[in-house]
Amino acid sequence: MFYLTTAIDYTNGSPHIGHAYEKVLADVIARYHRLRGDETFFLTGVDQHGQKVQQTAEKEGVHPATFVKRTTKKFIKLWETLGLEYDGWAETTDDRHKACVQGILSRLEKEGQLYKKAHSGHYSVRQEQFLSDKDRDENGKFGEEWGEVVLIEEENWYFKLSEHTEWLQGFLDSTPESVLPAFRKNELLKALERNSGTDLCISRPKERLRWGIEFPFDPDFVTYVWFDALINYVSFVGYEKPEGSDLPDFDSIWKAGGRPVHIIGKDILVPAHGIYWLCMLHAMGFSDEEMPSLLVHGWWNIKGEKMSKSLGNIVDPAELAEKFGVDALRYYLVRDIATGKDSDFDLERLIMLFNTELANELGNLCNRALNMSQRFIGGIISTTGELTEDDKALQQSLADCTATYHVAMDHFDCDKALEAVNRHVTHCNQYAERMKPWELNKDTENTERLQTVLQHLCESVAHCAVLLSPVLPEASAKLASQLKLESFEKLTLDDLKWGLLADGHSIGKPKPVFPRIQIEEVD
RNA sequence: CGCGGGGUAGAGCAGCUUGGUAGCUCGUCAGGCUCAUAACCUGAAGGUCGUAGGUUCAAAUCCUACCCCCGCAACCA
Repeated sequence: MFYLTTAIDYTNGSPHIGHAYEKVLADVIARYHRLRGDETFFLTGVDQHGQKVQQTAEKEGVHPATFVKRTTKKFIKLWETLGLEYDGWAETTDDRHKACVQGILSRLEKEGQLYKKAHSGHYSVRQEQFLSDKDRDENGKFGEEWGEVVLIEEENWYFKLSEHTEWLQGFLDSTPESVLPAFRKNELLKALERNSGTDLCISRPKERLRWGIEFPFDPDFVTYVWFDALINYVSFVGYEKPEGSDLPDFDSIWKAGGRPVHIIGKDILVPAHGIYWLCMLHAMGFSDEEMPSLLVHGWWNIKGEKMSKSLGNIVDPAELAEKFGVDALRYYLVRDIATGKDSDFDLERLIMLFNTELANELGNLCNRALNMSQRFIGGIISTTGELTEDDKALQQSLADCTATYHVAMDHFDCDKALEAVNRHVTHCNQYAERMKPWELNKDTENTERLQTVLQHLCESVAHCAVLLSPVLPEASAKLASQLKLESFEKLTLDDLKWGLLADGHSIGKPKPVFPRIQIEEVD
């Protein structure tokens, strides 16, 4: 079982392009694994507890529960729009999750992993948080932005994080795939060196924060939001579930097969996932082999104001999807960023990449191939002709493309995988240009040659449709449907051998799958 | 001397691990084709690879120093 999760989004506001990116990336990877024939479980969801939610809800004069229900809906609706296909949905206010968190707390407490301690420090009443020395200004004072600052002492529960950091260091050092890309692991290791020896405060007194999961053995406290949220990765796949629970079987999802993959943003690697979560799992008794792999993605930076004049400066993914189509958005989000790195979000590039790579090159290839097949050879595929060097070169190009795609996707490099597909599409267009089927059609002596050329083009499109299906599920299905590739839904990567369209196969009529995006000229 | 990322044609990026004619996309210019979504194909112009040193027969790629831009620095999700 391939188990894939995303960070769960904090329901404090509306989803933006960064949320959409992470989920689309995850969906693409999940669909790729299904295409590989792997049994796949894809979990995503929302993080609903914590101080920020409580504060925002109070500001709006509603109960936190009402507030998070409202924001959660926005996320669910967006995922539906973007065509996400997830197998599990995590909401941290779910009773099944709460029970799991409480069960883990109780067990860790029994095993001596937790302790209670008083802490005194400077506390900002307005910001509702403790301040440290780095919050002081150059005069050593706490600035205006903190409002009234008082010295208070309070008791809290702590998790013995420091007892696990040595193990963590060793695990990271010896496991290349523990954190990807490699430079992120480097960053994590440096952070670990600096900060070992500190334990993690995992409770909040109820006078300060009510919106959280109550401590099972100390009802004056609720659980710190990170300790609560991180557990979603195990709670929603049935970790220590009670009898009769409708959650899935934990062992078959987490432990059978390779490491689970957690997709997260670079902002929550240190310390939350890279330190807290891995140490929590270790404390819970997970072995090194059972540790997840953290895939850390970068951020989309939003371009400056110039864009807003001509194109409206839209960063709401729902609006983008409506305006330019889900295909264009999904394609752009995994095509124009190297996984792990940052990129600039640029609408002109979104439009350009859709128009050139999908509409002009692939869409047009499909259209011209099907159209000629219909008009010149009655839409019937024939595979019996003799092969020339050009035909063999095209078949080789496709084989190379598939191999490159495979390796790239296994390394989560969607951009490189798509580039590989594009290279083959270009090869096909060049091939068409050199073989000139429209010339061959002028003389019936050339019929067999014509059939072979068109077969090579149609066959190529069929393969491309399958390869692109993780990124563009709907468009790929349309391509397959025009080719009358009935087995499309069931195909796996291993089935991608020459001959998807058998001799005598009858293809359908062409209809543009990627209509060009017209750029509106706005003053 | 906190940590990390980056500085490569007009724009956006790849290449750097494993040194060896500097590559891709868009844009520009000039041709070709007509099956196709004003799509496709061919060719051309355009780069002191941040700066300065060093290693080497050879450096965008390795080493050293420096300059500039961006993010992060734990109880805040």
